Amino acid sequence: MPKPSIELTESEWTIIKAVWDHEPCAAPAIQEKLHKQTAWTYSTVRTFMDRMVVKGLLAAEKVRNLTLYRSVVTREQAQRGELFYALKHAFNGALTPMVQCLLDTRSLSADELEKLESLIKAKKKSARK
Amino acid sequence: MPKPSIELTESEWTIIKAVWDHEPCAAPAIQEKLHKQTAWTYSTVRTFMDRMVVKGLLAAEKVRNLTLYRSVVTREQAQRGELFYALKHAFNGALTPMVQCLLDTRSLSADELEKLESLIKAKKKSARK
DNA sequence: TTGACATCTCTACAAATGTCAAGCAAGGTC
DNA sequence: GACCTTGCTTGACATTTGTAGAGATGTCAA
Repeated sequence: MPKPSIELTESEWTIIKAVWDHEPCAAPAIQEKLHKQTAWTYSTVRTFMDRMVVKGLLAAEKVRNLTLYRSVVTREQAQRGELFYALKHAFNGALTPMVQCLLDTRSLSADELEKLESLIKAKKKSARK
Repeated sequence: MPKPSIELTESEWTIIKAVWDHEPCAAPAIQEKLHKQTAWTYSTVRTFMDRMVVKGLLAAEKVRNLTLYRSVVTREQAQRGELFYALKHAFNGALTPMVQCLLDTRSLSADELEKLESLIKAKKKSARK
């Protein structure tokens, strides 16, 4: 069965995004990559990654003296998890208000609006079938 | 200045939603209201609420032997906070993919799609001005 | 073989979060 | 006045999250 629902902390997002971009990869590479952004030491990064393995977010494989990590959940799964968390808690599962809120808050370019509209049109078409 | 960005834990969401619905209200009422859902004891609810006061999410006022709570952040603020958290972390701030994901995952009724479309149309109109 | 590096392992600790029990205070009741 | 009820206060403890140092170990070059 698919994972029930994936939730990531802020730090975990940071890590997993880096992993997705470099997969498979070792901890030192990730820490170096993130160092500018986060100033985390190797130990910190490593702890996060190992904990994420325990949680089933990453997988680790030993190669010689190196531990290679790769993601177990896809970007899409994680995105969905996050989105549903918001949908469920903040909007009680109601989609329209959520989109409403999105539109209200960010000033979208005409371009973006156009894109959204065509997304919906496409969806309608495929639904109607 | 407005709060920088509001983030709530799952428990905090549970509490604040109950508060919004009953504002102003006392802790015993909230715990009773939530008891079915959560099975939290009075102590637990009370602890959450008091911590939320410290964080500036709720305000407390003493009336006789009763403590009345009310929300400091509005539903809209909290919704926005949650949504932006997702937008920022899961979608790197890109709105279109976020909506895409929404559309892809949930099967929307024709009705909902209709509604979304008109939301966007309205937005376009007001933007064009 | 002896360093010099790169990497790993282990351990620790503080803060935040989730959970609650036990005892205390004040108001109404018989 | 003794008691029950209702709500409050305090303190506690486990778990998760954020953060990291110190020392062990493996690898390769000179």
